Amino acid sequence: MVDLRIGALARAAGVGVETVRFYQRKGLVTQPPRTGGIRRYDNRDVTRIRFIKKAQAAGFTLAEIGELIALDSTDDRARARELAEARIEALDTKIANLKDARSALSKLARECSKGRAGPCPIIASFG
Amino acid sequence: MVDLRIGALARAAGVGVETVRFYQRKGLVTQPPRTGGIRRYDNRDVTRIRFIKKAQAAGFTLAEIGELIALDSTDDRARARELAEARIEALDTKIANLKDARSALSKLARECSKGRAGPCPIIASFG
DNA sequence: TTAACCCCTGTACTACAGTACGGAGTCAAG
DNA sequence: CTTGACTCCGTACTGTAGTACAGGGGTTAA
Repeated sequence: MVDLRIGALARAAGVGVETVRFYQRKGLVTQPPRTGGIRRYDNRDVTRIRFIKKAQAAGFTLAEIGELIALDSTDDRARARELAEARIEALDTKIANLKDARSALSKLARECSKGRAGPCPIIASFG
Repeated sequence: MVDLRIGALARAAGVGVETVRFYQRKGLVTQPPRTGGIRRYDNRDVTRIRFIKKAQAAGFTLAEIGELIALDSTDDRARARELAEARIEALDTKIANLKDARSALSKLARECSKGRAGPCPIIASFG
């Protein structure tokens, strides 16, 4: 159980000190014990922050992440599943959209290289 | 060349009136002619706004979209390609991340359904 | 003992992309 | 000729996720 102050925690988790404080205010990171006013974190807090970052990458908002964290120490499996499944669906839609966008862009890149004069049809490529 | 006022344009493009005005201020939609102070749009403006929405879905910011639009009536093919390619790369990374997130979530959904008691390991599922 | 760091709180500011609103003007129908 | 729907402009506000101070205090090493 390493003992970390906010700066070391932030470095270990790959975020800024202000971000940790911000998460604290939002209740996403629990208030740790203090010695002389100074917060003492441990490696569970590092895991927590890394989790927040991953969940964010999955498209959860901080509010939803707060709910996931609360759920983690609960046995409301149904709710956790529900959130996960809703997110999977949203993710599938998003992935499909991004793939469409990708193919529009690669069409655009192709069109903009082949001819050698005139404008390339940027707006039209996004059909 | 249908003639549309801002409300009809917004409906046709699937955005709000205030959004059209906002795009106008940003220069993303060109200032149309007016009759008695009222802006008269046509279907090219509908296309334009739809393009903005699609480009946004591809992850371009409004500032980049502004650049794309400017480029559309230019023959700077190199710059257009450059933007497209940078975006494709970003998109590939993002798609990969979303896929990872998706599999973490489906693992989570599985874990949260199989056992019948105790908490499901939400935080741990995002490993 | 003084500088260099780190920490505390609280407030304010940023970027992005809208969204809302007040007060005035326009326009077609009844 | 008034009503209702729509439009104009400008400014202000919203939400999301931070990021940046200001003004204070504690600890440590030269």
